[in-house]
Amino acid sequence: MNIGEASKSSGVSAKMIRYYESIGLIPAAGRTVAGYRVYSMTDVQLLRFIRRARDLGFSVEKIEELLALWQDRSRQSADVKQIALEQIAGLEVRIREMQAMMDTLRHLADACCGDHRPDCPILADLVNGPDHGSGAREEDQQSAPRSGKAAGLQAH
Amino acid sequence: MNIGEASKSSGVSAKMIRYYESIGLIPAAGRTVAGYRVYSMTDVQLLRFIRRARDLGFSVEKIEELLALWQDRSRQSADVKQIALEQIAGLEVRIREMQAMMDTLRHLADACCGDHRPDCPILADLVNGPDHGSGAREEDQQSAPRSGKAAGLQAH
DNA sequence: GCTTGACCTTACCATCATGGGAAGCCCTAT
DNA sequence: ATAGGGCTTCCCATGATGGTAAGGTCAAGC
Repeated sequence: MNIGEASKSSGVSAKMIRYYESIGLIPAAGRTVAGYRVYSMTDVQLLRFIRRARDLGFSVEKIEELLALWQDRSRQSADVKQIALEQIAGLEVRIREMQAMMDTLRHLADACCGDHRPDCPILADLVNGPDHGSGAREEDQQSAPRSGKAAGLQAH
Repeated sequence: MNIGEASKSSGVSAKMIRYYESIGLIPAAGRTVAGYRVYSMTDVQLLRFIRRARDLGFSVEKIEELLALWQDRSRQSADVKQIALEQIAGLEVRIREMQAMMDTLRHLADACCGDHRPDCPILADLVNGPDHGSGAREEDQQSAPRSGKAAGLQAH
């Protein structure tokens, strides 16, 4: 199997397959005399594993751990479960951060009449800070993590 | 005010202030004869605006739009509101994606007894795919976005 | 046999916002 | 004068991914 076919049947782009090889996440593929990478169904299975783990939000680093456990016959399922629980916890944190942003934005958007006039509580909040808001919107927020560094949250 | 002071009173790191200047998000600061950047309270206000917008998850690109509106006296609040609503929509999408991951992970973790034995439904799912799962966990998921490319979701 | 087009190879660059560090200049206090 | 801290610019790294360019390879059709 060439890399293109392996890509199609694993759902991992050829680019990423080469990348995973370069960082040592997967073993270096065999080569034809012409230098083409060659893949077996076993390799495709490995790639699918990685693909699914990525779909669950695991970082490549965590996937390395998962792969090591997968290939370790004497693994303890508790170790796998712990990685999963950590992943859940990380997702929870980021969801909560984004939820807090969304709540704030919703309050602001609700307070903005959104017409032709220039007056806008959204801009007012950005200029003066949340503590000078239009009155509401501080009682119903318990402890939004506005301090310290905000988590990076741009889509990319 | 030197950059250090401006940084402290705005909450934006000196590094980022220079970066924002380099990409044209903020105007180039004045300089002392020695080449030190000089900031006024007006500049600090601008930096605080940016800082708060970042805390709400806005990308630098969106902040550029917000700043343009802020400085446009004939702006329409509807334009600001639209940007906020887009931001909310984007956050919603990403939250839903992460929520779907979390739900799947929770199902898997619940099914994993997490003891010393190697048998693990989490690994089994990663190997065989969700369609060969241990029975449950497909009826109560309507249409998790497993197809196409997963959104990048690693913390950084 | 030769051409064409699809596929593969490596190598480099870009993303996005941020931090780290080095080399060197400047200012202030002792 | 010297020490220490702040400032400057420049380069590099992150994480996972895509894009592109220059060149080699393979298979099918003429």
